[in-house]
Amino acid sequence: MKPIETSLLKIKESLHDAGYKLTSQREATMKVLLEKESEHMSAEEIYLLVKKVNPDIGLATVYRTLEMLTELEIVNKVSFDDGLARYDLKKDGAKHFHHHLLCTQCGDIEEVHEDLLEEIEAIVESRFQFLVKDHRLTFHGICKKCQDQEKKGIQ
Amino acid sequence: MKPIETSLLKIKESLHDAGYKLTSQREATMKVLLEKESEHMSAEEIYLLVKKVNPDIGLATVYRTLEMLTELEIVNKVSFDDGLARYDLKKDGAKHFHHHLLCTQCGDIEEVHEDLLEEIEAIVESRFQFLVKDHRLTFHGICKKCQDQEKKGIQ
DNA sequence: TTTTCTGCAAATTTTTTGCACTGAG
DNA sequence: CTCAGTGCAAAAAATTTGCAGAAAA
Repeated sequence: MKPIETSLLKIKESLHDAGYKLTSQREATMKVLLEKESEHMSAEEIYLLVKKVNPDIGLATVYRTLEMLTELEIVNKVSFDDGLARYDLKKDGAKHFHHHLLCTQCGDIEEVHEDLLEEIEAIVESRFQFLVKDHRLTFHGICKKCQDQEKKGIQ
Repeated sequence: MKPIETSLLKIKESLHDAGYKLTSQREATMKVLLEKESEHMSAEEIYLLVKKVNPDIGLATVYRTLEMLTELEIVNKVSFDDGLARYDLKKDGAKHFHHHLLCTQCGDIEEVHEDLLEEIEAIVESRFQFLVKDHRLTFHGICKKCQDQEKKGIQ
């Protein structure tokens, strides 16, 4: 079975376990999220893609589906300080949310799947008595591509 | 001289150096930000506080001032995924932005001023060829106070 | 005196909500 | 059948913009 199919089945099971009904709109939205993993789409962008498969879906339904998936911790809601929410699928089996590299020049976002924060979490837990459940880490900077282009420009 | 006064003078100097005019509205906004350091206020909240001192100020001016201060890297715009921007003063002399502990139970936000990320930044720079300029790190979890309250509830 | 800045109101953008109808279980 | 879920349009919330007048430099 294709990996997307497997993930979709798991997600459907979570919906069912939580007492949610499986509608065609929800299934179409989940498929789009699985197919466009790592795209950091806004609700509007997701809506436009789902509309191609299911033209009658309303934007409000997409918002409601994303809210539900966030509650079930299947997706993570993130904001890169540009004034709108983006939705990012939690990778299968990942204990925590992954990190992001945001290029402040071209706007591109790369993902970092190594955890890397375990040591820091331990420090925070002991020093602040704060029980860590998840994290959001984004580095702002210049990506490889933009660095190379800058070099070209100088020469 | 009081530390706030010193910081205010430095900020005024930055404005001047960047060619911005010093208006009473901007000064009042900067003072509020300095007095309520560590409050993670939204534009609306800042506006209401500035209004107490300068009742004629408009919300748009506060937005414009915050945008300017963000551009000058005097404040950092952050979002805690609750759908509105918050503004956080960059601490004097801090090389990078500080971190946050967001309690998902009571909504309280604590600040962490240790950098802690230098090692991880080095990894990211070498492994992804990404030139790190700044970062945003927020831990989601349960604060000390809420943990204690839960314990009480169980007993 | 020259520009930038401001307040106000209107416009935009993003997200949420009410409600009658539909469809999954 | 029954109640959760949906589409639509309207409302709400957050932010931006246009413009004429005000005030720094």
